[in-house]
Amino acid sequence: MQKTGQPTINDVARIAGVSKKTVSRVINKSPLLNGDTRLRVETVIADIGYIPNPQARALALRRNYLVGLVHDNPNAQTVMNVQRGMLEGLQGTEFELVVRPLNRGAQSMLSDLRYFLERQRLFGVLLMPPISENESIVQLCREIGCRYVRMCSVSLDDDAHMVASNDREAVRGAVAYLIEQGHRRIGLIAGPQGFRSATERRAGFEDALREAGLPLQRSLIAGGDYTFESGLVAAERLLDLTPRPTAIFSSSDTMAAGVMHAARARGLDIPRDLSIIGFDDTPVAAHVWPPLTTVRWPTVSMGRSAALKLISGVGEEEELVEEPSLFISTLIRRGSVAPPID
Amino acid sequence: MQKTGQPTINDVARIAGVSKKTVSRVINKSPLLNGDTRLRVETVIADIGYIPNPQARALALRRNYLVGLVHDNPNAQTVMNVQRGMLEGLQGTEFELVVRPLNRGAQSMLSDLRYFLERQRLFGVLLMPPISENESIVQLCREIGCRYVRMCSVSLDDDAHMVASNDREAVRGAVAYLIEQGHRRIGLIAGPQGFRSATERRAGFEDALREAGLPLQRSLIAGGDYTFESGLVAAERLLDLTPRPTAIFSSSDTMAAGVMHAARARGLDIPRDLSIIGFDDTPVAAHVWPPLTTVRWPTVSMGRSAALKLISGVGEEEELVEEPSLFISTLIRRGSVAPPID
DNA sequence: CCCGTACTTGACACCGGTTCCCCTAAGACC
DNA sequence: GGTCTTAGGGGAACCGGTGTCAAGTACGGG
Repeated sequence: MQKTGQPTINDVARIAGVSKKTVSRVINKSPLLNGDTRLRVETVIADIGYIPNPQARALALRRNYLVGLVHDNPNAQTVMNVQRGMLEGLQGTEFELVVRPLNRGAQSMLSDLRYFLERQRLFGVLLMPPISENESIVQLCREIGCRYVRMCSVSLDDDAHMVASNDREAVRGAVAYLIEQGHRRIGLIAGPQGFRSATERRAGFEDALREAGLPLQRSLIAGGDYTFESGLVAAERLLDLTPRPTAIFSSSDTMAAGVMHAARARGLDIPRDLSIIGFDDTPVAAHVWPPLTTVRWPTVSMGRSAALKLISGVGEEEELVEEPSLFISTLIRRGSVAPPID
Repeated sequence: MQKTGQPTINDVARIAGVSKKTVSRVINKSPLLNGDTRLRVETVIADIGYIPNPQARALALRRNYLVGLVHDNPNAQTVMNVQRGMLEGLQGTEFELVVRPLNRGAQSMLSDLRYFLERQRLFGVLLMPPISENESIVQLCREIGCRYVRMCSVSLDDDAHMVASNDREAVRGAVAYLIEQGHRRIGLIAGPQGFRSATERRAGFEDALREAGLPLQRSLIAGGDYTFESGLVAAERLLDLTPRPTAIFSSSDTMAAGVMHAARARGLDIPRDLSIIGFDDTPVAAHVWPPLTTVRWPTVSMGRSAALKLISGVGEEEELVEEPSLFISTLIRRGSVAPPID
């Protein structure tokens, strides 16, 4: 009778001898239902292998069981980690994940996103940096009534809408470690202008110097944009200085790899002649030589937590575990740091 | 009147003074329509900013404007590249991308996938390796009537359902290059058992030796599973051999990074004491030191082409550009190969 | 024994599109 | 001028779920 082999709610209702509505109640675990009827319907559902049609439900509910990951982040590994975390969080639920990259800085970004959110009627979205810092996007989500969680290097919102990491403190600790090792001339390769993560990490760097009573020299600070090439170029500038810095903190691992290349091109040995610390702990950090000491940014956990926050309160029976909102980035000590040989 | 601000097809019909059906015809570009009416309806659509509801359409059509990427591939960068390619291909269409990772080798993989495909009524899916080699999954797609394209290291199917790369030939060329440089004892780090890519790449390796009239020594072939650690372990075994191989072809970049670590731990200089070629050309290849000579696997292009194949024939007016089905992997010469110093 | 109450359940309309089938009017043909 | 053909467009049902509201049932209290 059905063109598609898929049984529908009508089939279940007919076979079980109840109304559609009753079947609907069973599916949605409505409490006001006779245990007897429920059992009968459940049996039929299991028997014929009925699966509710998500499109029909989305239409009736005016809401989709779809969670989105929206980003304009160029770091594939980071995006992938967050995505993996979200998928872990969504595991076992009826939610699916949709990924939506946006063109960084495009004029049409906001309208693209609006179109996407309105069309798909997403249940919720995770806003990844740097897009998460864009207040007008948050405003858009509120206006449309789409749940959102922002991922950021510092808390910008209330806990229900944030998964934040403690970048500033983490970087402070990393740089303090360099100072502890005896370094006094420490270079910074900062992230791009206008990025919250860049600001926070830079602030952490400055905190550490201040704490140690070290002067803050502008010449020791170079700008990058988180890419390998920018790290290489920035490092060349720092390594041209006299006296040369004995250590460099790079605001991303990828840039740190660029620093390594710049150092090698000058015949410098790492870590003997130059200590390096990165940020992110993407796989490249463990794969370069020497293995990079870096700050682990817990992107997978943040993605998982964000996903759980987004869908919290849906399966009502399950206890609402309070998801953490602050994630601690920790220093991973590998082989790229040593005391200076001054 | 509407609870949500979204205008519906009814609003358009009412304002334009036509029936729903006529509006539907305009949206779907039906040819049997008076140019006058069409214009009027189009004006109203533009005026009130009407966007057809994809859920309603999916329900009526029994088909979703959703394209899936299904994989059980552990290499984040590769997945990300394919995903990026697909998004490029889907750019400007009304299709969205859904990503669905599957647990490698899980007992429930097939039923998980069936559940996913039936529920979401995907328009089509791209099957990434190694999952694409699983015939029962292809069978499932056919049975459900879900379009599919397989991505693989060799063509297993007709062109409409494949994007294939020429791994065997590419590896043959890479190894021939090593031989040309003077290498005679060349080690292979193969991929995991049962993977088509592993088989193809190994076959290419053997082709090159045979062509050059070099003996095929089993001791020079070590097994890996594409991970860094497995590459490191496999390389240790090869480097323990006497005489030591002067070059190693690794079936993945990540394993090649492991090879580099193993070589360094023995005080070997790359490329003076050991030449290395990898496969994939993921970012790590360019970031390690020395930059890794590797085979570029055109994953982004493959993803784009696959997406276009999946949705081909939908927007009927646009000319059907024939998408390529075979992608050529090319050798990228960087700094990890040199003549042996024998 | 009657009635109010709480608990179950069903009928029906609706979400926003699409398809099937039919009607109407204009033009073609004899 | 009448009939046939054809194109344009409308009505109603349908896709498969959900909300609202009211009806039916069992139970306890007065």
